[in-house]
Amino acid sequence: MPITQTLITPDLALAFDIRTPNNNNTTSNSPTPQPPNSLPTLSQSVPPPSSAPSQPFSSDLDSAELGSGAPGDEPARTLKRPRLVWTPQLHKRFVDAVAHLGIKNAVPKTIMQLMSVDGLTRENVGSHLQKYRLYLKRMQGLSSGGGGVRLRH
DNA sequence: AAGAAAATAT
DNA sequence: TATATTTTCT
Repeated sequence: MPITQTLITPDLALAFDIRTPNNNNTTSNSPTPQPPNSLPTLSQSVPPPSSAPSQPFSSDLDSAELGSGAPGDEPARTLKRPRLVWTPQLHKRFVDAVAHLGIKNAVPKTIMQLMSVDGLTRENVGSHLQKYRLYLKRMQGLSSGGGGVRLRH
């Protein structure tokens, strides 16, 4: 009684179906330097005082705890966030996005858009992409074991 | 805008 | 210390 899952895993489907109200600015975008003060996207910075926030994530265990000092609002645009914590889930989304895009479009910009993760910026994806590529390259040469002796330690 | 490398924080 | 993430430079 399984549903039709041809080439996408449930997790992937969820990851791609979940939350996508992102204003995509593909090509140039300039006539909007300083937008008013609205709340375009809500980031993951909700101090859990005593309420049930709407966390659209309900699959594996993973809590993205971000930020401790609440700046006041949700500056999801042009604001220095503390540090992006690439949680396993985020990484999965990243990998899935890359896999679905293909090396052809596996560029930070496209990946970022495919992920549809608010608060994520091109730099974040690009930086991680570098690490991801390095990781792949590492395992490409030798998948298991290793040279045998570690000349370090 | 993408990639790589260096710098820094954890 | 090693690793992860950011920032800078190309």
